[in-house]
Amino acid sequence: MSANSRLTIAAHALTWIGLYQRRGHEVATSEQIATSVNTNAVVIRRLLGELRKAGLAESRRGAGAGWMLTRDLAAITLLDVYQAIEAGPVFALHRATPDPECVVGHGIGPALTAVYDDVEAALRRELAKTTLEDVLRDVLKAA
Amino acid sequence: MSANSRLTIAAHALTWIGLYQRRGHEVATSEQIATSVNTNAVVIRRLLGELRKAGLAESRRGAGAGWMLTRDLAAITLLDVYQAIEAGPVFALHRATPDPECVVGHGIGPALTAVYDDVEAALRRELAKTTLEDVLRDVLKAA
DNA sequence: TGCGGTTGTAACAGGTTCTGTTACGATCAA
DNA sequence: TTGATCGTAACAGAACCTGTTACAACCGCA
Repeated sequence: MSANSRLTIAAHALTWIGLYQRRGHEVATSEQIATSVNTNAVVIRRLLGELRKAGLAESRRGAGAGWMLTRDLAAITLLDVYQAIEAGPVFALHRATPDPECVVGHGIGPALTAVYDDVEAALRRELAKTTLEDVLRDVLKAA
Repeated sequence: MSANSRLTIAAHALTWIGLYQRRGHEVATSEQIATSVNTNAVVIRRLLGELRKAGLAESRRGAGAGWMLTRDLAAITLLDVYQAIEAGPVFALHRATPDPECVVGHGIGPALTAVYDDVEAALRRELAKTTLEDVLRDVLKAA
């Protein structure tokens, strides 16, 4: 399975904004966040754009512009972030339709779909257990 | 997340072999399996090769060659298959190391790793619940 | 002993996704 | 008006999966 780091970057960015705001700043720029994440600012803006669509962040343009959270870190779970970045399913069915004349080819799709749905549900339940507040607490504890 | 269909194809192949053997045949060829899966026989051989390494299948060469299961469908869980195909982690950390001078950049990796490990564990628990016998039962029920 | 069917594996092309980068218009406080 | 920043398009490169061709290795059987 090809693992991407979108959830990691998104969680990192939101946590960074949260901590920055907690220290008295109003907005965080994509450039600042990109420095912490060690990537390009456009990558951050693209990702935060998706998080904004999901209602987790908002942005200001113009001078003194930047990014803010729409709610406290304690009110954002990793599941919220996961759903915001619209990650595709963990497992996919066949790329090409299997032989419908074959019993197995005909029935395997629905059979596996049921299992995959349960797996996704378990994954979501697990992600929902952790808030960004929890993440930040771990981060500060490690420092 | 980019979803691949390796688990689907592997489960399909093993289930097909299992049913074929249950119907009295000794070995199944990659060509037959590929027809049911609707793909190229080499794709099947490659995947079954990994399953053989994991001890789930074995093959014969020469004339009258083909593939067999090493144990009953009821003794193979989807977790066994998942581990056999050596799927990478569902979530990855940063591609480039985040800024170690930043509190968040420094501590976010370990914090998220702990969560990701729990997620993987939940995924494995879920996959372990289903055997290929269960899958075959569903398949035959749908027919 | 030779034939024919099958596996084992390398090699390559094409598709998809993610990531990084550059570029530039849009926006807005000062 | 200026300057900082967002918003977004466009493109290149990496990584992975899939499909395909090609061919050597293997071995039961005539």
